[in-house]
Amino acid sequence: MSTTLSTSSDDVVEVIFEAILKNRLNPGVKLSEISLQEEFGYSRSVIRQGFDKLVDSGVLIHKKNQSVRVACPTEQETKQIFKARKAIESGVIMILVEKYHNKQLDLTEVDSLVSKEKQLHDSKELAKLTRLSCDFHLTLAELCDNKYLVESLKPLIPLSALAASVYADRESNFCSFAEHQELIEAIKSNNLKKASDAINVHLDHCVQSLNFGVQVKTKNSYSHIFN
Amino acid sequence: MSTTLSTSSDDVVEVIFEAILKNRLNPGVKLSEISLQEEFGYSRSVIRQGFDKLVDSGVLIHKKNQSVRVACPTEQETKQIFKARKAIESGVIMILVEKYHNKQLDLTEVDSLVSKEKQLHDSKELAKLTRLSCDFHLTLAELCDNKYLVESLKPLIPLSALAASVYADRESNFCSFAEHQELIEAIKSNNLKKASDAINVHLDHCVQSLNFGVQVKTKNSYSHIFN
DNA sequence: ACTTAAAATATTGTATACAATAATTGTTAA
DNA sequence: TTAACAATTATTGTATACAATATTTTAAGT
Repeated sequence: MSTTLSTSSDDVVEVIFEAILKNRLNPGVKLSEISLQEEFGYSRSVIRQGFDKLVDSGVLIHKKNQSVRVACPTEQETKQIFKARKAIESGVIMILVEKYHNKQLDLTEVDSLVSKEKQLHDSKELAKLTRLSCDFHLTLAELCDNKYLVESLKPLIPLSALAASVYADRESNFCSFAEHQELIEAIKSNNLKKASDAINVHLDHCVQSLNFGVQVKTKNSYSHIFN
Repeated sequence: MSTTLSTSSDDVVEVIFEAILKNRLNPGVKLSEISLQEEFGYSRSVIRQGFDKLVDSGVLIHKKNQSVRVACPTEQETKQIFKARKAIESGVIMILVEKYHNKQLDLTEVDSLVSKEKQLHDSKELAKLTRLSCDFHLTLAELCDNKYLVESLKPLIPLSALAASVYADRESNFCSFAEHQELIEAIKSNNLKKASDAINVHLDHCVQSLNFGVQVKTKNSYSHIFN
């Protein structure tokens, strides 16, 4: 929520958050406080504070007396995550349609995001594409000027990325930039119903593109993850 | 999110959460780690962990090198809080309508909550009533069987209670039990549109009942707050 | 009496220490 | 070789110590 001045532990949060979105930290990976102490240069208590925040948002899992692990959403959890996203992001879209209608919304930032997505898609840079499609959804929430809505959505984005890294056969068709473009067009057309349908269909497609039959694989080291 | 086993610091969170819902902890009140150490019997580090979680959810405010304070939502923040709630709770109601239609939803718990609300309203026990109306909204979210949705809504409930304690002239008409009853009836009538309208209207009424012209008052001690 | 500045006190930010628990390794026996 | 158990090591949970910062009190000067 950070009405707080940003503190050292937020660096930890940010770096781990980023590492997940960039697909460097895979689901199930163990993160020990002591090991990361060296990596970051902060003391264990600061690392732990960062961990605690990420545990609270569900991105890391923490069982008593065990090291925290990167979350590994089950099929059921993944479906819950996207159901929650549909609720929140429908609200986001409603607000944006109203704002656009009242000429209070500048969409140039998301427009350029979508065209970057298209570029990366064409040049098959799938890793960067995942990162950008996360940004797309977060940016829409931020355009609402409602920090509570943003904070509600925020943890669900890395969780979605983790789900994708487990269950998506190929990332390319997981979170389609074409549908992002359609969504923006719907907002610009001042058509609430159309925009609302677009976000719901898009998020449904995300889940439908996943293959829940795969075996979950786990890694254990994290030497070259954080840069 | 507590996929975590519950730890000592969760007690701190729970007690402060409760104190806010019971209107014992008022907006702006300062909470020092050392003082609460005695109150709880935990060490400062545990207290702090609890504080950190509450800060993260926006219920406590923390500026660097200063004691945390109970949040005191501004007019703008209050409106944002309820806009976010409309988004999330609309989603909740959608899910519940579907569940009810598929005979997968047991509403006896909320039914009895609402009748308790009616009792307290009739006997003018307004403090307890506030507490129950918070429970009503949280219980609806919990009935969705979606922990992510619950966690999204959770911090917004004490924040709403805080806003009410600042801006509500009388709590009685702030979060009307009659509208709760109508909402449940709408769900039972299998009418999505009606239920969806009911929750949006209800939350709008909450905000409309507030008087943002009041002066904010602050207290400083917390001796008899936590029991 | 009021304002300002300085000293004293209290509180937070972070690091570290130590006990409790988990994970790993090594050893022995079948 | 493998399985079971013991000993060792590593890691977490919590308390505490110390420095840095904020708050309060005291004192002096106008």
